[in-house]
Amino acid sequence: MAPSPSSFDSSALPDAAGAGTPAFSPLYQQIKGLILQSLEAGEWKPGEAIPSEIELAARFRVSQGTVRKAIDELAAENLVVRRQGKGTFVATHAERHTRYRFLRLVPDSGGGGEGAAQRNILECRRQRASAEVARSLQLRTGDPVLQVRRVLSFAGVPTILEDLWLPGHPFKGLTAEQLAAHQGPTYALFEVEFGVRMVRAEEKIRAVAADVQQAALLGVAPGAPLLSVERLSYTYNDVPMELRRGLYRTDSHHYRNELN
Amino acid sequence: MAPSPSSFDSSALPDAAGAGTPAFSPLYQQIKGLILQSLEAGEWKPGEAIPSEIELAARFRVSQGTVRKAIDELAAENLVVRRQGKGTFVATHAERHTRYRFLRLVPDSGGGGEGAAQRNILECRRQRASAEVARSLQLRTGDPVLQVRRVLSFAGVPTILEDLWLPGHPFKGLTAEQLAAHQGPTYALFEVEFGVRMVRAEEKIRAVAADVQQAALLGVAPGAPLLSVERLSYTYNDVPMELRRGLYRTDSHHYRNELN
DNA sequence: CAGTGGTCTAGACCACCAA
DNA sequence: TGGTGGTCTAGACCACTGC
Repeated sequence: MAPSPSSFDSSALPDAAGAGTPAFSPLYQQIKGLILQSLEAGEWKPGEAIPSEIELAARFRVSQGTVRKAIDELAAENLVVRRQGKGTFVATHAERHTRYRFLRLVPDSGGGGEGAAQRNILECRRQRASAEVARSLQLRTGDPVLQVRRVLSFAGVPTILEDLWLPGHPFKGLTAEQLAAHQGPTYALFEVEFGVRMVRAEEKIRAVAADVQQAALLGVAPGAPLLSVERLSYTYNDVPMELRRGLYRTDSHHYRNELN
Repeated sequence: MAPSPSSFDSSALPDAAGAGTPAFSPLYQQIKGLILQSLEAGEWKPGEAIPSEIELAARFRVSQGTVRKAIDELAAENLVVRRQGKGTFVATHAERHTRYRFLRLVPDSGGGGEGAAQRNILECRRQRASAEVARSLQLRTGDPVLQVRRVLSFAGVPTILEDLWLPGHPFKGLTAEQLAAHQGPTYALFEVEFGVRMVRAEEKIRAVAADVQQAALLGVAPGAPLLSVERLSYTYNDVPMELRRGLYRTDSHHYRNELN
């Protein structure tokens, strides 16, 4: 490519903030960043194929191997899916073999994912962010947010009661009807209708006792132990886009986790 | 290496069982398997360095890149740790920056891992495996197992009550004194004293109500909600080596999980 | 300075898929 | 058959560590 084989260009723009980081950034990381930008900008939609490794290598003037390593990392982070012989595709929460990507609750009796859950939307209203919600979603207290409350049932048994808080801006126009009507994961709806792709999440899990209202909605006795799952979901660039508080019945399901 | 550059040898022994799998196994996977065998056989102890990539490449008669890819996967599975400029080291539960590798319980007030937990061993006795324990540990009902019951306290507050079941064979001779005296993670003790390295684990999490005995041991009211964490830990080759049932207080701690 | 892991390239070939 | 991702090699050079 260039006169001397190993004089690759690190004159790109790796540092936005003016902190004089003498950071050394490998080429493939820079390429990864560029692909990430295209992903964010929506150059390729979820489910679509991105350009082939050879094309990207030509575009960025690097070798295929370097593009490959960049894509390897994106694939490891589940932002992209490789399919041998076909191409590399933008990851999506829809059409994914493993039904609900972020839901770790599984029935005790082996299986994997019983059919889709029945959704029962109890509330969907505009309101102002409390201090706590604002902090989680990196908003200001009082900023507009959407709150959704719903119950998910499996095989007719109400199993999950959850509240969702969504920032008002990207989710303007979300209605209870939409939430009730669509098929598949709610995160797939977010992708299609609002262009918001959830990429990773953090959960804080506790055991709590059901209060009277919660007990009634989930069909358990007041004081019954429930799993409290607080989830913060992020889009690209670690921007939080959803706060979710779920209460899970764990009498015939359990939360499954793998440790490495 | 050989006359024609791409005629690499797939005449190794990838299939033990006589099932005629026409599986195609990449060279680097075979190399990974060979390194894994040395790891299991104890050719290099936990914390020690394994041979350099160049040495391994020479030993197996493949290129450095192929060894590299094999080690990449081992590193991704936390079996091995790379340290630039120094070498590649066998992973260990001791001397690990992140204190307890498998414990996801963290204090609510940020921090990370408060000082080491105080251990209080309540029981440590030989007994015969129940049907359920036997099934989990892939033993026969009635086979000898060790059962340990203990309470872990953080800053003086009893927080975790757990029962451990260990197969009698590799853990012969384990005593309450050992468990009480040693420093650092219990899994580090297992590595040093019994040569058993836990490599991964699966957890099933539920919310339960404390019974009278559990409540007394943890200093909570009977019926208080507790997190029930059932963990099955595996050594190499997916061999289960420990069943653990923990009850976690989550009034000032929570179970932290990351989803990708 | 030598040794180790880490990056980058260029080119060959294989496995898989669809037309 | 041609295109795509996947594997393998050989060689050059860089970054980090410790003597």
